[in-house]
Amino acid sequence: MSRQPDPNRRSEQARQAILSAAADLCAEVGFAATTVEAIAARAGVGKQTIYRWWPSKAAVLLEHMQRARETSADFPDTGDIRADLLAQTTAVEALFASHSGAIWRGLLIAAQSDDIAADGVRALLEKAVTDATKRLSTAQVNGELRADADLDMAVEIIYGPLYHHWLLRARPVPNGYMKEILNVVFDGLNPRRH
Amino acid sequence: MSRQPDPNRRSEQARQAILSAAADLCAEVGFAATTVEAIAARAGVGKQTIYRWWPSKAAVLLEHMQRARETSADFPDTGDIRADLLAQTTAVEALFASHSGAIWRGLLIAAQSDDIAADGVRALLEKAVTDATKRLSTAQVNGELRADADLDMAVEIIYGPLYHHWLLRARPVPNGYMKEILNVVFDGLNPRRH
Amino acid sequence: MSRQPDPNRRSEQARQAILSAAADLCAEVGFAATTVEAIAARAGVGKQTIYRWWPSKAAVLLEHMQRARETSADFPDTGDIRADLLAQTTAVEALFASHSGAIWRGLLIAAQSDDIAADGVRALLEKAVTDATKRLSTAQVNGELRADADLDMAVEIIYGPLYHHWLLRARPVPNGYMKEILNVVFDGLNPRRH
Amino acid sequence: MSRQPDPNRRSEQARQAILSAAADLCAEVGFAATTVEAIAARAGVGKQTIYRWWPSKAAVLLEHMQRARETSADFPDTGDIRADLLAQTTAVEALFASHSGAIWRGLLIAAQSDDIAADGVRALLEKAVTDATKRLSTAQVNGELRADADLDMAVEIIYGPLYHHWLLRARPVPNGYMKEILNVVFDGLNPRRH
DNA sequence: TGCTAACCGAGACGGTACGTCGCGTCTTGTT
DNA sequence: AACAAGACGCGACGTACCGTCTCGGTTAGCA
Repeated sequence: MSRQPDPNRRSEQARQAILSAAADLCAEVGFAATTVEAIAARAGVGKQTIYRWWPSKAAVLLEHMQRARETSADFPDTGDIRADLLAQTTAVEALFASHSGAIWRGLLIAAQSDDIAADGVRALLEKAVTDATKRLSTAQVNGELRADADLDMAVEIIYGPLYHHWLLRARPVPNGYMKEILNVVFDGLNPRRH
Repeated sequence: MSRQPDPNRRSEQARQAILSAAADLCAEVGFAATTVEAIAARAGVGKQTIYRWWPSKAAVLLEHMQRARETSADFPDTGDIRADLLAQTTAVEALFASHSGAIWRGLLIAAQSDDIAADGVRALLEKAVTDATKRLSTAQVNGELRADADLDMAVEIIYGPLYHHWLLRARPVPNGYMKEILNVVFDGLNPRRH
Repeated sequence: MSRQPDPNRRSEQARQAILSAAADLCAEVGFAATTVEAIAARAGVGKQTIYRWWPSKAAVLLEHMQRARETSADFPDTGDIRADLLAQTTAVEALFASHSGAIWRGLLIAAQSDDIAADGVRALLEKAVTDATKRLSTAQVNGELRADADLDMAVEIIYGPLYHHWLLRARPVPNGYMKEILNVVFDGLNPRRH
Repeated sequence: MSRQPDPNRRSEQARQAILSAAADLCAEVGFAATTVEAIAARAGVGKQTIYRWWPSKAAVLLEHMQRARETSADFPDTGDIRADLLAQTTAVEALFASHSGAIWRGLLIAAQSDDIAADGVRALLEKAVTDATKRLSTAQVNGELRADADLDMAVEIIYGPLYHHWLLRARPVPNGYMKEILNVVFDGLNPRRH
């Protein structure tokens, strides 16, 4: 039976140093080379201090990601769903291109083999999906979307291409990418009727 | 100066044993636990025989994937683009659910930190994108698609959601998923005009 | 720049287990089969723990030998040089026949290709030579030896035959061997004058 | 059941190349680094050609040593045993300092763990001992040696110091070393009576 | 003179051990 | 008691040689 550490005695300094070191390393040398040993060395911290508070390196990066997420704004609601989606996805694009992008990429990888990472990633992802779904729901009520649209699926149609491009094809997202995607998503690929 | 071995003297038996062992292990214990050591043991082969012909375990699995790909049929062309896309994406769904799905998942992960894997994955992915783009191009010429549609982007709109669902949200793809996605992709999310 | 570990944090338990395992293995399966891997397995220790403190298996066995040497008594000095030499060489005979003999044999081998082993073996050998030389020097002063005898050479005449017999000819040392050798060494091979 | 190769079809060229390569390597990089692969590469020969005719690298070097031995002169017999021993041991000193010395050193090592090498070394060693014993026997009959001297032991007293110095203490044998040794061996360490 | 069996070079093969890296745990003072 | 430091048992890494095996290509002897 493992001992639970006392959060009150926790060193905030060490916590910050670890989170920063992990994030910096992930951005500089990539997720695979961001080992617990390297984080500890860079943070000037004992390995035990990491393992005491986080179950794995993915958990550290996850906390970093969650904090970044918390500070980010809510899903915008100007009344214009396409404008709001464009604003939101543009923010996501910016995140992908930033240091946090490297971390998020690492977490998505870790989630494939690490259950804890998978849970955290799922939570973040579901939160994002839920936020988007809510906004889409409002739009649907307002008649901006087809009434029979499956909104969870709609979210995947909107964000799927972006992930496909950035994560799988490993390409920088070009300017106007999401604008174009949203055009298709809303207007469809069918030839316009006139 | 490193020597590369003579492919003529290569043992086809060992090759097959290695590819099979790697694929089986990946399906049974996952990509992370599919170590070169385990592959060698399972294939009844020396580790050196693996390293002689492949630079990493990802390269082994990549070859397995490439072979699977080669044997798969071309993109269908019945003249009905939506039916063809549905057939093709259904085949992809089946692949994702099969043993090859576990391997492909592992390769997509490996590609994030292993340049060789990244090159191989890119090649497979670009091949798939090109095939789809060609079929879409025919459809576009035939007036089945908007003339101004960016086809590379269209491919991402079609496959992106599937990957988002299967890989990132780690959910089994439900029946009719791609049918629904294709409905949106072609008809758009906008309310229908009567 | 390589880091050397902190001896204060060293596990005495692991140290003893390694030294014992190495000695036992050397006695049981011989020096060649006494691999670092086998020592680690037998000692219930990680290979790294061996490599952390010793540069090679020879160094481990060397330490074992040095410890055995430290606990052994000094060169005897009863005033009778021939009796003292007989006592000392008899002790060496016993060592050769014991487990330590197998280890010492292995070290003499290793010293031929491993510089670290060579240094250690040299040190042990020179210590033994020096001890013997000192005792012989006393005897020389007391008139028990020719005044012009080269004592370092005398030591080799005394111990050389023993090593020749045991190590090179690989024969068990028969009873009374050294007594006979000492007879010749002191009285010479020349016919006795009456 | 293993096939015996036909000695008539043996390539003398390969034989010589292997023997030379092995000897050169042993002299240049030492016995430990003289691997079968290195010998084969240097001799421009397949590994199988070595294994077909010799059971191990030690056997190759043994053959080299045996050939060197055959060409060497017999034990000299001028009627003066001390002069003859000095001549013979001087020749041995020269051998130790030559390339053959490195090989012989390697064989003495190999003999400790390789039964085939041990047999070969034993044979060479016993041959040398027998030769020396015979010469000593003649001297004993002639009254040059004490009648009760054990001649096998006498051989070890003569050669033991030389091996101790060269092999174990790994020191070059200084000029006049054996002359001095022989003085002690014949005259003894006892103070001279006057 | 053409056949065929054996040796040849080359080097791939199944293995064993190497020495290193990072894991996650445990231990030792310090603060 | 949490901390930094880092030693520990462990498992996999990628490499070096081992001794065996399989390939063509020469190279004898026998037909």
